[in-house]
Amino acid sequence: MANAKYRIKKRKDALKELNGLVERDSNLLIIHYSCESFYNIKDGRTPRITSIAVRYFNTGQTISFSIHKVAEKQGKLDSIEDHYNELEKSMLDEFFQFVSTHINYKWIHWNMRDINYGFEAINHRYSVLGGTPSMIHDNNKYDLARKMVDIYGNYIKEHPRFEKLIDKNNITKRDFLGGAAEAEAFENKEFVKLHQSTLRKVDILQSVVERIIENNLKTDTTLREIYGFTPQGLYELVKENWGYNLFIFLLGAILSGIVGYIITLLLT
DNA sequence: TCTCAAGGAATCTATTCCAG
DNA sequence: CTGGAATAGATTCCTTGAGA
Repeated sequence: MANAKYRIKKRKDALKELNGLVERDSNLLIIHYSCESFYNIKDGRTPRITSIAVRYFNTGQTISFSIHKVAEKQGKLDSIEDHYNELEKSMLDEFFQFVSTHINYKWIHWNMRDINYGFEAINHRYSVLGGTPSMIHDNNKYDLARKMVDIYGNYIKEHPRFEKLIDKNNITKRDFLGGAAEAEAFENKEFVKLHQSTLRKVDILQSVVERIIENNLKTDTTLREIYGFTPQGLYELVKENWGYNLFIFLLGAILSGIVGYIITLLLT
């Protein structure tokens, strides 16, 4: 375990960064997406993107892109599986059109970090289908799952963490599907379910962010694990949780009490 | 001044983790 | 179920200090 000082610094940095994002929330987006299962693809191609949801942090308005929505527009709802490639391509066309007009926004995401699952995967998929992806600069991406480790350490002991975190915080799970269930929904062509699950997740991500900012997110890490049992840790603990002013006030009250007591002793 | 022990630091390896 | 990255655990290495 790295030393306490370093951990406190990481926590502070991550919180500061997140606060900064939320302060400029007119420029802030939350993104999540669903795709086919990562394994179990027979012909070696990368998993299809099935739906993407993007939520404006300040207004809560959510834009979404999904295969079945595109199919509906093009009148192909009953023959989706015959047109996967072109439908997926049209959906990504719409998505990247959106990206190019929001290239300077900040994007909060959950573990979308590599070619397996993440921005890289979406870009790759679009290239495969013949598109040219607009790249979001890495500086504009904020991986909430990773930053939460900086802030809380091992914030949930049980797995899957995302789902357990939701349970622990009593955030509503209507329409929510676990990862395996989402992949299964795609197999069964339950695109609407899939889409709603993605929408719900983006919703949940916003709640989580807000709770972190308000310092009332419930996690499995104890105060001691977060701050460590060191003078600086205790100082941060008091400062963040009960307010520095209250601490100083109480300290003053105790000291004046002691002084008063000594004076009465001397006078009697 | 040399040797050896102890402990902190650095490096190497094993395990966990995460999205659908 | 994947795959790589990050973390935790294990091991080695190096420095420092004390004693002969």
